[in-house]
Amino acid sequence: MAVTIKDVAKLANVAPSTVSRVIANNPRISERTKRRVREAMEDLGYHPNYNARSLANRSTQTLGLVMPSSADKALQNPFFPEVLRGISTKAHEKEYTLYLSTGATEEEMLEGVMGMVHGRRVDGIVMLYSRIDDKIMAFLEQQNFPFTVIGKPLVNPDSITHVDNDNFRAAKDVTEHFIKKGHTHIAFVGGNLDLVVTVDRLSGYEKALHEADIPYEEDYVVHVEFLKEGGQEAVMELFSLEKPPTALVVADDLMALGIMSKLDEMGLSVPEDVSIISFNNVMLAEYSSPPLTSVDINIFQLGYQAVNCLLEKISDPDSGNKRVCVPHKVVERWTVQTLNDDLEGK
Amino acid sequence: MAVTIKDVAKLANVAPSTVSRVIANNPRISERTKRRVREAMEDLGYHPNYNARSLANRSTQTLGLVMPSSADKALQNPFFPEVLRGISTKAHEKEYTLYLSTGATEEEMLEGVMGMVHGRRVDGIVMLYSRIDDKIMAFLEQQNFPFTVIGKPLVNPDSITHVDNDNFRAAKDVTEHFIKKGHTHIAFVGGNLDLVVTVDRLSGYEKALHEADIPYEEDYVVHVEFLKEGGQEAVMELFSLEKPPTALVVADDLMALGIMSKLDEMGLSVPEDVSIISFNNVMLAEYSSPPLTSVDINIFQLGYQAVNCLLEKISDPDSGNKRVCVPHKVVERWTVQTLNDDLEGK
DNA sequence: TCATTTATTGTAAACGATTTCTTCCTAAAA
DNA sequence: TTTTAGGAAGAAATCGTTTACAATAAATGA
Repeated sequence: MAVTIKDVAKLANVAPSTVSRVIANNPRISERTKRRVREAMEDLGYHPNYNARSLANRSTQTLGLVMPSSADKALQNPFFPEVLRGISTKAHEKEYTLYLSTGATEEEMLEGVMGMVHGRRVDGIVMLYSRIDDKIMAFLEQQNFPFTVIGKPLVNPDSITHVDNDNFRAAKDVTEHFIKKGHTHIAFVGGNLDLVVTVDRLSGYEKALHEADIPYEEDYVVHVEFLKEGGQEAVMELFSLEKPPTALVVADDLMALGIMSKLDEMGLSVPEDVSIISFNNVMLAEYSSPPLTSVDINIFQLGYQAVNCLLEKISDPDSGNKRVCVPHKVVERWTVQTLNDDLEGK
Repeated sequence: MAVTIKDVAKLANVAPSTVSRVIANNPRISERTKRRVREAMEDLGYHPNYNARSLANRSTQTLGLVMPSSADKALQNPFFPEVLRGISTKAHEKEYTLYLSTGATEEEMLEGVMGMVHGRRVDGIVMLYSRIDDKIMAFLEQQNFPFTVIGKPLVNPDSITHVDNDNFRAAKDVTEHFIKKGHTHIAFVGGNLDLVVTVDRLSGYEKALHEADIPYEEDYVVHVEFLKEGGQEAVMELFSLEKPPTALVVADDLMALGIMSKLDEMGLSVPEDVSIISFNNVMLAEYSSPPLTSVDINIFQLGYQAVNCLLEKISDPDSGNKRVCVPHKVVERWTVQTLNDDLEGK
């Protein structure tokens, strides 16, 4: 079989425990012995067995990732690769590895997570989404297992460490941007309503309208899947209204792409006929035609910070719960039309 | 601490070994005892510890995934999410979980993989790419560790289980498609030349030209990064030629998008001025404007089959090496222009 | 010189399963 | 009645580490 610590010990003429200490670079071992042991390890091509280590240690140096239960769909959105990048970068910095949960339904996902937690397969978990009334989050909380959430937990957000954008603010900014440009018929195309991000953005949108004394129109708010097909449906609904909107706040770049392609089909052009600002600013936004004005929510940082918090939480489980807010920034491109002769107050 | 097999044993008044057998549903245990033990497990909320199990078993029920060393860049391409979906689906079917390697350079990646293998962290590995002269693949081969490759290994492909498209054929098809439409100035925009997929496609392209007696023009072949920026560079090079091409075989949808956006800037339109066929047929292809004619290489299947083969290999290490070929299909959209009055021979 | 540190290494018990032997019954065969 | 076979469960070794607790020898101090 593989070479073990005992083999090394034998060759170096020391006890196994000594070898273990050499690996940990324990200062209580003399330099001379260390050298001898290291040589033996080299000679035999020794590599520690992680399972044995984890077992003895009760720590795995791996982090679990929980995707939305419909990982298949989620993965089609460039958000996830990017957040994965952030996660992976930080994890690698600290020599943690990643463990991907799989499962098609929420039920299966939960089972998987219970496996991770009870089976001590991971030291902590990053939830890549925040959904209202989520069983997995409830489970983790109840188990008091270290975890962080990307997005804002709806219930008691103060008692759960999470990293998020100020989505309320962001949506408000965007809506105000439109208003400043003279738009008054502004629609909101949001994702699934049980994602917290959606409700946050919706409130921001409402607030901006309210402050500008623009009446809130039920018909101008539509919720669809976080995918491109969704965008298409949305367009159908909105542009069959008596008074279709001139501006769209869209929850996701991909959805915006879908919308634009549908708009194109209908003979409407962006931004002449309808202006669009979407969220996420994934690479596509830059290369669509016309390039999308989009809110950069710094997806990479979301992932990076989430791991950062999680590791803190793992090393000190009693540390308080944090809330990290990653700044956003709307990057202007070519999908917004000015309707008034806006003098740019500022 | 957590509840262990011993706790269960005590409560059920049996030996630990009996509990273990109940978990494995060993027929040598009577139904009555089984029931009793199961009840005890239920009562205590017992869950087996994976590390302990792995240690005793020498099997982990997890698969390692190796991304291209520049995972950050790779992840920006929709190819990976999609292949991940395929992998994740099959893995979940067979109750395997996934382990993601991290690392920025090839050196770091290799270290990570060595860790996985020597540390017995995974039962097998899926390589998500196939690069010429890849150290990681060499290592796995030399260690005789179960692994499968997505893409075709350049050296002794017969001795390495892999799943791939017939990229030669696909590129040839595409090029012939152009030729049939009357194009003779056909350029090839490929990815990094040390990816096997690139060389395969390039040969397909060459072959088609050759068979049609169209001279192969050095200047018409350009290699760039598998990303959008790459596409832009390519355009610059190609369209500053004396006789610019009228048709482009592009190795990747994302690159094609970049190319189109650049072309747009330069006042050239697709497909009127230049026709494009790209590879991968990711979702974007459908929603770009105009929608891209693209070769669907069935990315999901690539991942799914790769895991399939890997599991076979794991359960029977001496099973021969397989080559699975996933079929491709060009899906026609709106980026190809007919130049001749092609009577469509068929 | 003898007691007491101090520096270094060894012993053996965890960690939480699996698995190979045994052992103990009970019932059938002789 | 004795022997034997077989079914059911237990004992103990094992997987490869870590680590608490000695143990030893050299060094220090009085």
